[in-house]
Amino acid sequence: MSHVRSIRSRIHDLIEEAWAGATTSGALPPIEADARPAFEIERPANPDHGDLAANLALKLARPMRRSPLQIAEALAEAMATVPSSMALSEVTVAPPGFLNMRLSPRWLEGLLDEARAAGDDFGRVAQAAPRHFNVEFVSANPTGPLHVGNARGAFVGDLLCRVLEGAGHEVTREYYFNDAGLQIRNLGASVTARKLGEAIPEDGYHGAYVDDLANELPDDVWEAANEEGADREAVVADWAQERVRAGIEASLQRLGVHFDVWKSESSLHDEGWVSRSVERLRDAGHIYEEEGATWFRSTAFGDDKDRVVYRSGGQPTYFASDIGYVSEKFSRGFDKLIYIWGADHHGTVARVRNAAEAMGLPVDEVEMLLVAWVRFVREGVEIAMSKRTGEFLTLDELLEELGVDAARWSFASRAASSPIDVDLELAKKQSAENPVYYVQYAHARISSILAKAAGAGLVPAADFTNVLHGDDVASGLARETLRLPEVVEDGARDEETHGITTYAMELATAFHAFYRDRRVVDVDDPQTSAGRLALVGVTQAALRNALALLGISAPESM
RNA sequence: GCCCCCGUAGCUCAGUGGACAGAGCAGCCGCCUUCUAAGCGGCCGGUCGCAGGUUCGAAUCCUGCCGGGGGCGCCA
Repeated sequence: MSHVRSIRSRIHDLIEEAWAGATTSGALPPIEADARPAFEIERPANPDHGDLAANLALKLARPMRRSPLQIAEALAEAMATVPSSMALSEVTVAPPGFLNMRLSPRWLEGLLDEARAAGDDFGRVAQAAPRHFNVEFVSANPTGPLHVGNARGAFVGDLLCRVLEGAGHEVTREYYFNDAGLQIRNLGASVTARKLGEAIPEDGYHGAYVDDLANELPDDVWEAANEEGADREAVVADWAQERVRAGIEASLQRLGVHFDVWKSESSLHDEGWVSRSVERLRDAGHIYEEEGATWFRSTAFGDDKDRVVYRSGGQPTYFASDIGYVSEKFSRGFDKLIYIWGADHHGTVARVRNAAEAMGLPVDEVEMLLVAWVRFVREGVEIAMSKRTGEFLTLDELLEELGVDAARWSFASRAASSPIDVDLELAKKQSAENPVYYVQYAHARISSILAKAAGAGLVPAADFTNVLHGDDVASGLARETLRLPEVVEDGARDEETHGITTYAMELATAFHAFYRDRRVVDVDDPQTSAGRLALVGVTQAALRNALALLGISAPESM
């Protein structure tokens, strides 16, 4: 696999080198290692400030007790002397102490060569220390089909996994489902009642899918359920639960989301993870008995109150399973666990992390990412989301209305922590105007150009020498195209994906501008055509790879 | 009452320590005999919830307040 390092990290190295050089030569005073500030390299909004700007001099002003402008001058001078300085065509100092840089077209041409050679791997980032992540998401109980409320977690989780993989990490996608609790039993009771033509119990499930399950219940299961001594509702529940789970898996498949591991709560009990983990807590002195129940002293780790692990009847709580689960996950060798939960679970974050800490597990590697609520509204009226009343919009229905690409885009382009409102009538109307098509269109347009060129016997240049030389428009497109690795780095660092949608939009805009200003296919000028064909080829790969990170298709024609 | 999240343009959302605050949609005005007009150009639009503070620099960090949502079970 061949990666292309981000421009930002290369320039960062260049400036570090210049800093070291300026220190050695005495142009800048040495500072203590622990006073060394971190500094940023950014893309200035104002083009007059160059292609890149660094704020190192501003950061050094305090520890060096010198004016930032002086420091910036010294750094700029030192930058001219380091071997990699050929990357920059210009370095200027701007108040209050920014280093503004322009990238040399020649250097960018070399990067384009690398990017083309990387192909589908362009945009993937080499990871010095790759980690193995366990990302657990959706994890809805198999008591009914997935509804739109589950959609955001499914997309956010999958998108996060794709970005982590793009940044060089290994990821296991995991779905945890409760097959041991009261809710499953209620599902069994509901289906049984329907099968018998009786009224569904008050706390049962009422959706139309319950009728479907009753109708589909195989005769042999029903017979087994009715055998002497059999727990009829439990037998029906076992069958129904698996049936619903398989339906959930199929729905997720339609979203382009697949899971590596389906983990059941009962397996944690069967394999002894729950009891062993509670014993581990007890050995560490964090378990006590009171009022007949068994408690975890969560308050010792800053929680509001202690938490029950075994009820006074002896049954384990859901929290007990969480404790067993976190140990079980680490036993599989993951470096980091990410739980993607709905915002309504924030109250359980502390207790699970506290239990991990109490068991001596690396609590800093246990992260809960809370996904904000989505309110679905139709014509101004909120759609109730209750599995119990059976009034909900399913995930499949949402996809029917929106389409996978548009749905993925709409969730990818917003921070997971932001609560959002989706008016379905509006969403349907806007799906035709969705920015996702703008990006796909740029990709398809390039396909069309490449096909046209091939038909005219034009071939892309073998290398990028002089392709950008003297052409600001081409250089602009190249800079934008070569920004992808940076965007992936940011996404993995922030565990967010909306940077990628923003980038995809900006790259599409840059391409459309190039299309307007530069003719690619020109049989009268095969040399120029060859260069531009090579350039838009890399741009197309960047678009395709960015869309792939989002799980969105890159059509050849529209 | 305590805890968490959110408050940026008419709408939906980016920007979370850097240089005059951005995009999409909506609205208005232009551009197809030329590689896909699902495109391009232009205009309109914001006391970044409010008030203090920290900083060379604050939409961004801190404190308080206002508004919206969520959570505080021997449910899951």
